[in-house]
Amino acid sequence: MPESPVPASEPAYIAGLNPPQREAVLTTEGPVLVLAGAGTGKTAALTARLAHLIATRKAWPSQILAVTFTNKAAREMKERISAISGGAIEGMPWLGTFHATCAKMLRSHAELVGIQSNFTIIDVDDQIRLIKQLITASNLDEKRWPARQFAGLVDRWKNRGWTPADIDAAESEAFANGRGQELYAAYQERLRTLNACDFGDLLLHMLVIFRNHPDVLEQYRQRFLYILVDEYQDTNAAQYDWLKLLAEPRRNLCCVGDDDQSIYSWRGAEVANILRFEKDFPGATVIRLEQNYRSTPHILAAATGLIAHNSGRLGKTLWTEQAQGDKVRVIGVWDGPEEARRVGEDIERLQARGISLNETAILVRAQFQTREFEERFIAIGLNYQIVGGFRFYERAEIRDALAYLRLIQSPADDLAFERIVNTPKRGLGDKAVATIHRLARARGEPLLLAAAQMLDSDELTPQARRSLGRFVGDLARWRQMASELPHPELARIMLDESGYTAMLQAERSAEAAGRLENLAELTRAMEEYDNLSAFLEHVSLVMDNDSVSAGDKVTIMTIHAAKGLEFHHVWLAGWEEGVFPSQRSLDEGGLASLEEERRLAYVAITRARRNATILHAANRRIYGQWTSSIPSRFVAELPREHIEEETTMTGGESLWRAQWSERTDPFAHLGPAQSMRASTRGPGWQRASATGRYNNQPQRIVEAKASAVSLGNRGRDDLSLGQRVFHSKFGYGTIAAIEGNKLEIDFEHAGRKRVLDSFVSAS
DNA sequence: ACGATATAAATTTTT
DNA sequence: TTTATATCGT
Repeated sequence: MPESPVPASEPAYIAGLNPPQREAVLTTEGPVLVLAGAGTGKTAALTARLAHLIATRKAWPSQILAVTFTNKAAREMKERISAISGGAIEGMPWLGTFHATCAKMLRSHAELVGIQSNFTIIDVDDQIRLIKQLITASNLDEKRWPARQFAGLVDRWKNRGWTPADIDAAESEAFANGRGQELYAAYQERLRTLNACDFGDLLLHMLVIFRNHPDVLEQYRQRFLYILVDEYQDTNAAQYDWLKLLAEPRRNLCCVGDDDQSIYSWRGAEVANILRFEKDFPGATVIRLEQNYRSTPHILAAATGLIAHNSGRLGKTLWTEQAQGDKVRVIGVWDGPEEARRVGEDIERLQARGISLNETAILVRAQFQTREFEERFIAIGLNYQIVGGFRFYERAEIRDALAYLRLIQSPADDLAFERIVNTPKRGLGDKAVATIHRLARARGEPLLLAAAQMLDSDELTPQARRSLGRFVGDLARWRQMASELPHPELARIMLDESGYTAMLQAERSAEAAGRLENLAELTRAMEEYDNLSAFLEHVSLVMDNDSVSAGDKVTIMTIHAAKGLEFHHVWLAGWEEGVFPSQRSLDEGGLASLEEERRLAYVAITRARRNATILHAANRRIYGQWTSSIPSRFVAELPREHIEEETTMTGGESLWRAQWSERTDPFAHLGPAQSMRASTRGPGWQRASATGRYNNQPQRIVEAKASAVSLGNRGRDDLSLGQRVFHSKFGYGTIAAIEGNKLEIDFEHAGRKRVLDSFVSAS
């Protein structure tokens, strides 16, 4: 291929890049590994590389395969490519997540693995239910051999690229006394009959096809002149094999990643893939992006010092041209509530200085830690958002609605049928469903078909038969409507006529109102898709949760969720042994897990642009039990010269007393010292007195009491959406959302806030 | 068939 | 503490 002449004036996509970034863009031929440290402009280099390949006519957009892990990353890259080329690049058909890419390929070759091209993609929930049935059918005790565990095992096998035939006796031993392989085979067979795939299958099936059908592989090898992989440190064995097959023999494979940011090994990611890249691809060019554009030197040094405790790294030296800035603060507090209070105060102080809450984030190791902050922020009326947790498409009501739609789309979808046959309740319980199952199995037919045929028999009680008849009739009718009505309209009619809406309305609870709201949102979302099947494909593959909610809000999330993001001010909470590093993780994976936890800590610190504050509490309530804890070893591993320690326990004791001793401690009248020794559940008192220095802060106690009391309250039934209410601090407003005992209220003067229901009164 | 009470378990989660 | 599941009683 002739070298394209370098134009006198550089193209725009190169202009802003530093030397290593340029190298990453211009080294187009052969294997390339780009080691991109946190905040080193990875995405900029990556998109520039794509733009370069296209602009220099080395490849058409359709000849480049670019894979990412998240939909978010894929979307971002698409947008940036489009921006960089001024819209000249109409989009790359093969830019997507591993799973979406494989799904697209698999639709063309499904028959090679025994399924049809209109296969359905099932999610974890369906997967578990299916496995549960298999376990019961195999006469195994479902308690001793939980479906969830087997699902995890199957996932691991698939992540390694193993089909049932690849499971040896030793692996098979991992479940049900050696019946692992047998069950795996049965599971795959069942999926095949259902014409379905789980997430792992998307990759595994394509891998199997590539292995067994050289002609198909060849077709893709010819097509893809260049391959680009983002977050390479997160690839699992199956993805690695898949890539390797596609990359040969041209080997124009560019992998971008950071071994220090590998935090998904428990999902099958193998850091080894990135560590041995040079061995796998001899003559590979390794490029290090080490100039950090995000953080101040102290933050960077703290993170670097910490990660240096890990072994088996490729090694990078991050540097920055930024001004020194503040040291990383390390604060020791008395307990969880005080931790939340400290952070709340910090944030309010910044807010008073005019700093946007959108530039602040609290990062935690595990989801349960978010609650402490949530409660505190509601109490003080600080706007926040919790990222992660429940995803929209994982909510029960959404999945129910989708099951209805799936059943319209493919009447043979047994999983969907099972899910909704008795939702809302139609008097078709276990017994009726079991009967349908029996007939279906005997005839080798889908459940819905068996159910329809059963109407003419007397297998069921007249009552059940009538009910089932109506259900089957409804489905047939909706099915007919599907060809005449727009699909969102169909969904609305189905929800209505099935009685689903009525069921929720009858519930009259705060959650039910939210569920109805969610369903409305779902039908709204459907309008963006041309047809039902396009929509269903979207929800099964692009289940992301990017509720880019507007407004000024503190973000609270897990470190995993924060990967790839950045904030000016970051608080890292719960740096205690057992919490972070997580005890569970240590128990399971030993040293390897400790190193992963440390990488997690590294990721956490490097999210901060200007300020990072690390907190650890001496006492924490975990699963309702008070546990005293010592600071995380990671705190000790931070280089001293870059941190600033502070270990006051201001107000801790008084807060503790306000929340516990007066309310729940039967020995409260004895005074805290004696009462704590008497009851075993309190925080270690001796330590508290050794630390000393308590100052009473009356208002704080009042506030703490108020929130503690209100938390015990159940949701109120005198409040409803749209109602006008009064709040002593924010004045009048209308209820915009109800979530348990938390309300979201549009205040007439204070804007939208989240408050506890006990703080408002109907007006 | 369904609702109520008891018991056990409890990270992280890109698709 | 909360949450999900299992069993029991109606």
